[in-house]
Amino acid sequence: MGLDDRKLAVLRAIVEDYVSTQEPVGSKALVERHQLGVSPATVRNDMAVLEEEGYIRQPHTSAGRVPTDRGYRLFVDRLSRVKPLSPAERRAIERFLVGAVDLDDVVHRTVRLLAQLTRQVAVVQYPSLARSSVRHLELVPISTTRLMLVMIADTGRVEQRLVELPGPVSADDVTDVRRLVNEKLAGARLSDTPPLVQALVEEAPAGLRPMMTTLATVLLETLVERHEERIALAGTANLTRGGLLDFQGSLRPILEALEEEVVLLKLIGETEPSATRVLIGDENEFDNLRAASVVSTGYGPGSTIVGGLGVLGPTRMDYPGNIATVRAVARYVGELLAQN
Amino acid sequence: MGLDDRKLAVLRAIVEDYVSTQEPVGSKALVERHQLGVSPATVRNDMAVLEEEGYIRQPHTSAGRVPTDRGYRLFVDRLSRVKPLSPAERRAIERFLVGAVDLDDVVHRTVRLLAQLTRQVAVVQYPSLARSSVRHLELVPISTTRLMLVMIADTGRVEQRLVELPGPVSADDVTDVRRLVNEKLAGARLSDTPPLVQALVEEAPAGLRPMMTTLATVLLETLVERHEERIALAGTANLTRGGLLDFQGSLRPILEALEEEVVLLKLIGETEPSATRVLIGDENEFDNLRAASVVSTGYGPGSTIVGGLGVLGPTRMDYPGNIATVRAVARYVGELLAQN
DNA sequence: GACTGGCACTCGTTACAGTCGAGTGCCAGG
DNA sequence: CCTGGCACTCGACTGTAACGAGTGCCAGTC
Repeated sequence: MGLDDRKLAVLRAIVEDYVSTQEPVGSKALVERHQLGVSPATVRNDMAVLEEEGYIRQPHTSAGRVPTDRGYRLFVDRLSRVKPLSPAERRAIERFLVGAVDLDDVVHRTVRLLAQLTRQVAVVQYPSLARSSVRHLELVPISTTRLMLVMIADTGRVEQRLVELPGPVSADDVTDVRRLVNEKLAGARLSDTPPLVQALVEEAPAGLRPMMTTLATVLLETLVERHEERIALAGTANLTRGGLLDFQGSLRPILEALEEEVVLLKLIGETEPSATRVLIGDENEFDNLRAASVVSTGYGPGSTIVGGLGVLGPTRMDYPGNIATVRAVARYVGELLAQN
Repeated sequence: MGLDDRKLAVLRAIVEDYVSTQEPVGSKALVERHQLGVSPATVRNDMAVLEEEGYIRQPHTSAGRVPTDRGYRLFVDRLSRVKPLSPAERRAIERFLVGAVDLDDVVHRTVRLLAQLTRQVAVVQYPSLARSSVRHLELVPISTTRLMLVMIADTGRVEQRLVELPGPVSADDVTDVRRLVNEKLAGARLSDTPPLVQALVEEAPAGLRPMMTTLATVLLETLVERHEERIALAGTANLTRGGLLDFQGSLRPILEALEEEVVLLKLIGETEPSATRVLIGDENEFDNLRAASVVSTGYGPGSTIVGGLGVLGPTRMDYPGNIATVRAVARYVGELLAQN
């Protein structure tokens, strides 16, 4: 592992040049564009070592070098500083997010903002229900045998679902059930609700039992089991920048992956290490995305994390810039959520 | 305009062959694959006329012919019968839509189904608020100065919005306002609400006036002015079929257009003529989509129309098949909605 | 021992020429 | 009006050659 400082500098130069020009970079061009203080021949020797170690490779014998996924990894971990945002970018973020009126609105604005700033595909997860608490449950009678169940979470998320009752119920019954349900569930974390819901059914007065049973089923189904997570996406048109050189010529697998919510959630949803996460090329678990990189982080009010957001693009992306932007946007969104 | 029957048959044959093979079709291949009863030379003469009239063209001098947008238009209008769906397709539709539990669920299933059946990009508009009526308005107190306003439309759509009140209100006040608002607005078409909301403010008891004023602002803003329309999209990966031959090599403009809700609404939202609408290539008003065609139709319970749905693909698409599928799906969705 | 200049070599790119063949337009004849 | 025949066009493909960016290696220098 004889990677002295100069070799690392060479790798950094290669990554930077390749990211900006999108062309394999040769030894001569390198010494011209960076002050390395040595001759091309020396650089070539260093390159040979870097290639042997698997950090760069040659697309074909007589071409320049290109970073490998491993090379990008080293670059991200040890050779790059997170770029501070320009004042213009900061202003853009504020201008974009101020005036959001709604959680939906916040999420949509955020995802478009991210796509625009990074010029990549942006993904934002709605605040996860699993990490939210129930603020209020509302039952709205639609007819005598139908209710609309509306759940409002502390994160601002609102989920609703139609409930088909086994038999007709009176307005008073609905009022009673509403009270019981809220007494039991308000304030509880969504992930803690199943036993509480169970208790509700058991403790319900006999007259309300059938209604409560149906309601319990729907509650568990909607809030815990079912899709539960939502995702917003923007900037897919950015995939076509870099004229088909990225993504080895086919957007197909990428577009397919982006249509799968499950995939996106796996990519940006795992927020245990609250730090920014970077997945480069084949570090990714999905074959469809082995030509892509993902920069993601968690966001939430204060220091808690309620969801993830990030960007996806070619492995040849501006990591320092994208990391900075993703972090900054996540912080702003967190502040915005904290205000509610 | 000497387009006798045989020339029309030739045009039809050209369209069909080109759609299925994706290659310019020559006179010899035509007579072999279709029983035209004449020789290639005759077909060539017909082709010359068709080209002169602008229905077909030659990509380059020594190649076969390809339909123009105008040719597709004639084909759609006069030369094609809507293909009846296969039993398998009918079953697929039913299987897919049965079990939908929610309006959201219906829309998502529908859009995926459409994308899958047609192998194109599918677009489904949520039931338009403008064409819906208010079923119920619910006010959920979040704190003493905050309400969650939830509107449930007869189409099943649910919209919510946080309302920041000018001052604290009591639970009784909320109950009163809820009653007043529902008395006035329940059953009204959304498009008729502005004067009613105005009246609400004027008729409100003095004590409730400030709260009602704020509420009125939010109501008008959310339900009438603001984004109001929602769209679901699926199948963008289908754009990559036909390996970049369609769309003259770049998906860029298409993907950009698909990100603009306004554009999509214009495409599938105008449902005045309740019949199926077909927009071919440059008939389309958006430059970005001049290489694409759109097949769309309205849907709704019974004979009313509450929204639009459709598919978008290359001009070289299977029009009869897509028209049939779009219509069938719209009908099934309409039936589904009618059940609520 | 590390760096450098020089040099032979590799191999993709480009240009050019030649062939092939699908497809056409036109014309004379049935 | 249709048909067979024929000359023509022109893109697609193939093969060859020249070019040049970039490399690896080696001998020489500090």
